[in-house]
Amino acid sequence: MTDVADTVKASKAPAIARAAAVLRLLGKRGAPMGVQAIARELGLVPSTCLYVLRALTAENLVAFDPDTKRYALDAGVLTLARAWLRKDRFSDLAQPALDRLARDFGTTTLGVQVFDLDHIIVTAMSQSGHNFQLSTQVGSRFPALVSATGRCIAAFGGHTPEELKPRFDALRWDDPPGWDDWLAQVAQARESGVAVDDGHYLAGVTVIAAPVWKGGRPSHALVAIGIGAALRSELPRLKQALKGAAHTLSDQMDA
Amino acid sequence: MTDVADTVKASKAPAIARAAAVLRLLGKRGAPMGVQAIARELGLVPSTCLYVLRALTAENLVAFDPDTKRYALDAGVLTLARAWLRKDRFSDLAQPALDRLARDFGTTTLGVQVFDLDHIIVTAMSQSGHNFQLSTQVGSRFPALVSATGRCIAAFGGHTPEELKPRFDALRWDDPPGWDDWLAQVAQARESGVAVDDGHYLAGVTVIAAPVWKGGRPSHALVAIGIGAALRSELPRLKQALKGAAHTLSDQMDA
DNA sequence: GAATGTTATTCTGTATATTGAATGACAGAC
DNA sequence: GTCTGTCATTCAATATACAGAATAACATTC
Repeated sequence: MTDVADTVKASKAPAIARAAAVLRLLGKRGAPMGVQAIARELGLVPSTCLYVLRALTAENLVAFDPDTKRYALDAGVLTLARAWLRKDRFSDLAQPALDRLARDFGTTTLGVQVFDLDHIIVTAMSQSGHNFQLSTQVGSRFPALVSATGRCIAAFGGHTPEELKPRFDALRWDDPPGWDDWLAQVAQARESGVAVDDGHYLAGVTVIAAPVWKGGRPSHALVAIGIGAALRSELPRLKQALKGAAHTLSDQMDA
Repeated sequence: MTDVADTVKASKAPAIARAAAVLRLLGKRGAPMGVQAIARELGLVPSTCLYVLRALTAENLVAFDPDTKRYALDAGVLTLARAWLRKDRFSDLAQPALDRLARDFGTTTLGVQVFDLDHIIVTAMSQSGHNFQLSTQVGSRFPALVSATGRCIAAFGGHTPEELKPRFDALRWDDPPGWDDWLAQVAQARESGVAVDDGHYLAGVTVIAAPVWKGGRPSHALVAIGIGAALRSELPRLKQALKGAAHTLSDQMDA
């Protein structure tokens, strides 16, 4: 977690990198933290850390408890998130398709945004009301190469195997596929336009992902998640439907 | 909007104040903006603004479109918001009560957090499924003194009339109450423990608010919103229920 | 096609944000 | 009560982030 130092050095506005790191740390911990604890964790100088926290407090992004002298995330972050959700075209465009897919196939469906090889973020979701649903939350972050989405990104992202290998090795699966097997699955995803993870990421759970293109790059993806056994017979139809939805969405995104 | 300059000067980490201002501006606009437009709006030097934007881009808080050279909010803000929602005790504790009230009385109910005399933020919400619902969004910001919540804060916040008057004058209502009338309503809220806004803030809409106490201060409030005419007969019961829910919540918050 | 208004971006000296040590405040141990 | 560890906070020196001018890139207008 000391790559914070790198990001700070590289920037012409290091205070911002520090601030973001602090916010993320506070978010990750959940519990309120003291100045020193934060500074230690992020490799910051305590005094600098204090000034960062004070600035963030002034912006209502972190809350300060004068009694315990502890800092925690505050509700200002919500305001920003709401503003973003309001203007993000992908969420709006994807939601109807996600709802339809979730209803028709009884799966949980997600819309995700791809940032880079290290993370993707869930930005839209729909759950089928009936039967047990597999739950995630909007805003969740995942490593980009994991599960079906990972195969999508590997297939269409235009990255070299040298870039992919170390990150692939760092992933955590219930049932990790071998590198060569995985490459074969990636190749298959590239051909068919849809990627499938059959119980590797989560045992017994099948994940299907189709890329959404924007400006010639796979910037987002549609994902369907269901119990493997229950999905088996429907799988071809679901793959087709997901691919179709992703395709029309790609057209809309570039318009 | 040039109070940004003040906030910047006052801080020992001015870049953070600038960054927050940029994020808020981008959120407010919704549409992507160019470096210069942002700088002009906030009274920043273009070059500085550029560095701020680059730093924020590196943190995935703003997105940069290389073709149009425009900047917009990015999904990183969502991750922070989710982390905050996860650990905010008030939202968790309030949600069941809000759901129950919304169901029993057919109203929209909100949980809000009070920051200061200038803003409160909606952090939890429940809508009654049946009939037309009055809609707000989680993360919305309002001036603190408006509507029923405003009377709560005025009644219990321990502010002097001198502090209140100028802010009261700046409020926007559908049917603005006079200062003396308003003070009388505030006094009544103080006595009864519940504040009511009967069509002043929004014509035809009744808003009821009860304070939630934490550490001896009204830090949050529960709010119910309904069509005035439809609510009339239920009003006493609703006031009682809201007051009760706020009371038990206050106990839980301090625990 | 030259001119003029934009824009984003690079460059450099200086005001200042950051640092690391020093101070003060507090709690628990003995 | 004194000591010892940890905490937040202040302070003065300096490395550096920032303001402002200069440049480059790009439309739009004449």
